[in-house]
Amino acid sequence: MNVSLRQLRVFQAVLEHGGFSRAGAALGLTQPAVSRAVRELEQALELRLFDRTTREVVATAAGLRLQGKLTRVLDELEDALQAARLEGAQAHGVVHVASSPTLSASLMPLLLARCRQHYPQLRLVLHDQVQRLNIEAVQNGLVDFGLVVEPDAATPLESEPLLEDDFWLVCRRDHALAGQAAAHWTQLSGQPLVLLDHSSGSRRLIDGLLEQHGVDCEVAQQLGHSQSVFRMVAAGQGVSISPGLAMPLPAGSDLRVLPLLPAARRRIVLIKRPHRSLSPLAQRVWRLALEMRRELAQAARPDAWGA
Amino acid sequence: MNVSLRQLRVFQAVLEHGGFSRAGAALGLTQPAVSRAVRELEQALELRLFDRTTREVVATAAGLRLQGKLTRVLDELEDALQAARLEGAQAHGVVHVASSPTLSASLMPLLLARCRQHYPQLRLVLHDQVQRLNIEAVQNGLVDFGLVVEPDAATPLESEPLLEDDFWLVCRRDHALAGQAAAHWTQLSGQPLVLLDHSSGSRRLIDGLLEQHGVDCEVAQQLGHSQSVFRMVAAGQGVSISPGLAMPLPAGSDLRVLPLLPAARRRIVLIKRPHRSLSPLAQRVWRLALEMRRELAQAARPDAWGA
DNA sequence: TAAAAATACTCCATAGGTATTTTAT
DNA sequence: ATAAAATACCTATGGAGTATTTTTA
Repeated sequence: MNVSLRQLRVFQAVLEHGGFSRAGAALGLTQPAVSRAVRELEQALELRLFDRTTREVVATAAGLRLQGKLTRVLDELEDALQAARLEGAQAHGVVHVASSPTLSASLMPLLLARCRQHYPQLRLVLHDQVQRLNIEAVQNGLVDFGLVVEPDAATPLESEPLLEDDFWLVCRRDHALAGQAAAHWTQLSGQPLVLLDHSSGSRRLIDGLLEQHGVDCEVAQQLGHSQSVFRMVAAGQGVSISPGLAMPLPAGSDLRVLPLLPAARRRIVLIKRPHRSLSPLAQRVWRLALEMRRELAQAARPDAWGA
Repeated sequence: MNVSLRQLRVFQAVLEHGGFSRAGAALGLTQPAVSRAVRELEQALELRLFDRTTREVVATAAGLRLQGKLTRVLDELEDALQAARLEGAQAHGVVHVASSPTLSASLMPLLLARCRQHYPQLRLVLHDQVQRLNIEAVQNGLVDFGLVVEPDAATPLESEPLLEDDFWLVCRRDHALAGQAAAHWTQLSGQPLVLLDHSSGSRRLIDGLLEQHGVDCEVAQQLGHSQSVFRMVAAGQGVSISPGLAMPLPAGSDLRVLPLLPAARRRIVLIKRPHRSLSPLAQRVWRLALEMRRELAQAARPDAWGA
């Protein structure tokens, strides 16, 4: 059964226009091309479809019967393909993005705003939850993609770096280190620390950095949210190490932020299921985020906005 | 929209078999061919249909949606084409044949019997009517084809000779000419004739022959049916000129049949609309009639069956 | 490391075009 | 005589094959 869509479309055009030359003109083909297509179709079906003289082309009974069924089916086929094609082009629908709390507060508002500008028809649903749940949501396909702290390399995910976010020292203005332009990691030894707990993706990195620099100190408090951490520091419970994106500090709190040396940072990445393509719509949002890289990086610079 | 059926079938096969190699095997294609077909389809739709690793091929959401619509539509298309194809091959249905009275009585029974043998599923409807109506029925497409005395060459019809049917002289056994082995046309001069009327296709020919041979005689009687003619001859109303196919003579009638010299004959032909194809079924009957030529010719030889 | 898809290339079949012939009105 | 389809022939594109490379579990 070697019938092609091309042949069927030619067949229809001949019926519609009542002639091979006219049908050809309508299709952008020459008369011999039409002639051949019809002949091939007739041979494939072992059935004469047209009775043709040089003056007129008349469909046979069989041709008319075929035409009846064909128009409907071919129209449906066109619709199905058109629907598929539009799916790739259309700009409305829903995209689900998982994002860690700090990022939901700092980066996502920027992305959402931009998204609204570019794709007003697109609804972006934010899944604001902790690192582990974000990763699971991505892996299970519950969300289109995630915006998280770079996970362990062993995690089966595909990730795309978005920006780097430095760690800063946060302390009270009356703290011993507050006067310095910058603080060295070793200077943290002996200082009571107030940190985010392990539900945060950064905590793992901070633990690693402290160990790496041989810092010997105790975690006096650990909390789920950065703002709580800052309050604790303001209340004199110790100093904190915080990524830039977790700022700004609570208004009116008497805290200082200083660079840590040597500089250390976490990577913020977009993640998605490995070897799974994003929906066309999700792709747009993903790309939009990447295009915003420079702009987003600004949000991670407390020194730039003078805190 | 340059999508081919081929590509869609490949797409379906990949979904069904869950792999390019397997799909290829099922379709009788190689893996690279499948790979290419899928890629082409994806490019045509500007849409990713499969997420593929070397270990597994998974349809994307868009792919699955397309699949849903496609299976139904493609099945319908196959059905439509299959129905068309079968139409050319199937052996049941109705064929309408117009036939002149003499032929309905002589040739058609033979054709009908043979038809029943070869195509028991086929119903052959006989339209037994006079020449003019037969021709009109064919021209108007009321019947598939006709079996008639060869009409005037100017008649817009396509005809195929089937057999030739000699004219014979029919007279009473006690008639002056009855003793001869054959009769010459000129010997008919002065004889009262009993002939078929002009509703018969042969009458025109007989008139022509009489004039051609300069026969000077009167038509004593003209009738619509051959059997009536023979009765008239038996009743002594005159002699008759009759084609072989109009025989046999009525049983028990004391008539003789002798050849006319020089031999004259009418041609029995199959006729159909010019430049119109026969339905596949009608074609079979038409061809069957042509295959029976020799056999049918026997029915036109009263000498052979010794009347 | 093995199994499967992607890629590179080569070849042939098919589709389309131009030029010409045939045919019906 | 004209208009349209059929035919012949040529070219270019595309589809399929083999061989090879890449990739992931």
